[in-house]
Amino acid sequence: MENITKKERDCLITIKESSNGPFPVRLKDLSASMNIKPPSVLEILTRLQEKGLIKKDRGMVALTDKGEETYKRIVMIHRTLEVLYSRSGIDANDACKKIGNFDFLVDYDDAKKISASIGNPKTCPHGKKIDGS
Amino acid sequence: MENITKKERDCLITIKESSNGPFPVRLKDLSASMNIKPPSVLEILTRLQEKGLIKKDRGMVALTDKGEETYKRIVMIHRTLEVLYSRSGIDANDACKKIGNFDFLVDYDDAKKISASIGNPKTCPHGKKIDGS
DNA sequence: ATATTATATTAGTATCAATCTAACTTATTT
DNA sequence: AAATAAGTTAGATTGATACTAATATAATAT
Repeated sequence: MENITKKERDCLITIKESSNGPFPVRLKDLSASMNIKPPSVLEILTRLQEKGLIKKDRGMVALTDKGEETYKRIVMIHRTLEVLYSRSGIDANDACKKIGNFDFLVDYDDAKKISASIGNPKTCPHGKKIDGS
Repeated sequence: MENITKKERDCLITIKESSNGPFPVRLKDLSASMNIKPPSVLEILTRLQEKGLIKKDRGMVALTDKGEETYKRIVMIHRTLEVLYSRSGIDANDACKKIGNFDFLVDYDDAKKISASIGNPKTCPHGKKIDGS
């Protein structure tokens, strides 16, 4: 697993989260969602592509298998930490924001062990599924 | 609390940990400990100084009060997470290395809440004190 | 106190990440 | 085909991290 940066992480997640449903994600959508200008998005996309995490097809951006896997892992880590935070009395929305600053730096296997030690929670505090694959 | 980078974090910790006892830390010591050349250390030191975390006196480097506070917080966060990792079955030395990659991004108050939720552990897996001030 | 040696600093360069504007190209849609 | 929208290239900037080579400043030994 290659290292990614915070912005690459955000971009990966935005791509995935924007492509629920039949609408393909385009550069300008990412630009709008991420609040950065198209050339800046393109720059991030280029690095993501070099890392084999996304692919482009006539302006449409999608995750590769590897990108999907990376996405899934980040989300699993993120939600597991959300549970941990939440159970410690930290507000779920606060937790979400803060955890996003470092979830991509946390080791997946470590997150799995932490998850196991807190009883393999099935959902995050917002009720979203935690995939324990 | 200002944001710091990983290298600034490492430098801060190296300064503190090298200045146990009567020997002041010098640029060349940091250069040796951190495995980076003196001008590169100086660069990091300059930023730390701009952030008010260190001060220099004829080649001697020391933490300011603010730097001490930042150091203490990072260490508290670090050790609390080490306990968490350790209790999840992760090897203490592995944990230490990995946690160092993101401990400086974790909110101190959140760490305090997490600490409380796991019983305010008094020591890290290596036996070092966790300061709960 | 001077010469030597060690240390610190400056100057200049490089890379990577993140960002922008302006210009240009390629699609899409009238 | 003309107009509009979207994507891309080019060029610049900033911040962080590094380096080498040169210079300046201390510290030490003679």
